[in-house]
Amino acid sequence: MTTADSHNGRRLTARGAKTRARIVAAAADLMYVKGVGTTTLDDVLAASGVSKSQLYHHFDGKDALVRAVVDHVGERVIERERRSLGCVSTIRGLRRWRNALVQNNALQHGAYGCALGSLATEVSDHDALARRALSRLFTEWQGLLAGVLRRMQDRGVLPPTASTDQLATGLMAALQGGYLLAQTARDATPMATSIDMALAHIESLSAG
Amino acid sequence: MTTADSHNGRRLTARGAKTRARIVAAAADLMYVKGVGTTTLDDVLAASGVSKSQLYHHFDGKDALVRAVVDHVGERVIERERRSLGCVSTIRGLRRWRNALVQNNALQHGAYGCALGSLATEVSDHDALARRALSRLFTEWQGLLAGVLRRMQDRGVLPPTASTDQLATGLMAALQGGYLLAQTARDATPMATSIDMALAHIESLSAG
DNA sequence: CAGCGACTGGACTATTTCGTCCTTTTCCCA
DNA sequence: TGGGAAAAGGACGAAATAGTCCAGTCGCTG
Repeated sequence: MTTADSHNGRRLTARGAKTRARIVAAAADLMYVKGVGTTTLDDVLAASGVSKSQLYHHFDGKDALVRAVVDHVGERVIERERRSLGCVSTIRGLRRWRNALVQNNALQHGAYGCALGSLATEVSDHDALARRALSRLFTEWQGLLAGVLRRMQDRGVLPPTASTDQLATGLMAALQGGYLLAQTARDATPMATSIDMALAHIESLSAG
Repeated sequence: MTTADSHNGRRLTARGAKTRARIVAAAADLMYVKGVGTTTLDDVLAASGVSKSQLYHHFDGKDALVRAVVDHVGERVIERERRSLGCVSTIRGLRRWRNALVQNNALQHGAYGCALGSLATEVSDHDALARRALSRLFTEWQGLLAGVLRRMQDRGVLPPTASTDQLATGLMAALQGGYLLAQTARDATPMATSIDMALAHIESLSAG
């Protein structure tokens, strides 16, 4: 957690923390749907039902809010992926992981893309701090995938010569690129196709 | 070309076309570096050295300008890729194509990502027309990749059972996902890794 | 070469949006 | 239970940004 209890060493009551969380949650939802740039502070206030002074009480400005949003959705995504991937050690398990993501994406017909990926493209070239946070989050997410591949290695289903880190990078890129194509096509199919290709490659290493 | 000679069926002289092109080129450059949302019309005017009335003379508003930018960078990218991929029919050729893209991305340390991909995430959920144009462009780009794979099939270096369309989708997703990771990490390495994995998979099909 | 329409310049308005300020209410703790 | 600090509400100002308007210039075409 990069953001401390409050933004200026102020004391924070339970009520204040709740309000702060409500602001961040509303901002995260809006920025996911509308994009970071087109989401105004007034939008966030209306959606969260708090007033402007509260927002500036908890955050120094929009940039600080965006960084809090990055932390928030990052935590959510990592937690979800940890649950999905934490104990997986088979190709079948990766396939189930794939199915969950694809089905979820198909529900919204590919719209909005990956919560973390969309944030990354919108923010990376504009806010160095947020970019570094996102970079760490992607690294952590890739680490979870690499963990799966290492466990597959330990089970002997993947040869020890395979570079699990590089495979994890490729799998993550396939996922993110798939999200992007699905978002543009408004159809989850290309995302399914791209992950399938990455998984097929991993599987082909097993057979070898 | 979706945009006709002018935006309202008006006649267009050589001078007018030149001004229009200058506006679009400046807007494309700015939006690539600063992002679509944070690029203001005043920015475009200052960079292109034209006045506001000229912009509104040639475009109905910012949305129309963005669509023109999409067409413009789309045309540039497709033309570049057509030159790069049009005659490729070997794995070695694909590797050269990869090297050019990676080196170019490394020059800017991963920043800004893919000109088309960044545009796509920023615009897809906000402007249906622009989204469809981008979707068509990605399809065309993928078609060029599929063409390479088909020629490889014709040469017998790729088995006829391989689905060239699906492989092209996977390769495009690896490229776009790689751009995204590189942009977030400010390092072209993950992009190289992800394309390499996709190419390795294609190559492994040849060996089979 | 004359006239009409495309083209250009820049001032002007309306609106949005960020950020500030001050008052009132609520909550914690002695 | 009362004092003080945090929290909440909302009006207000300043700046940026989209979009309008009109007067003047340039260039094609009859």
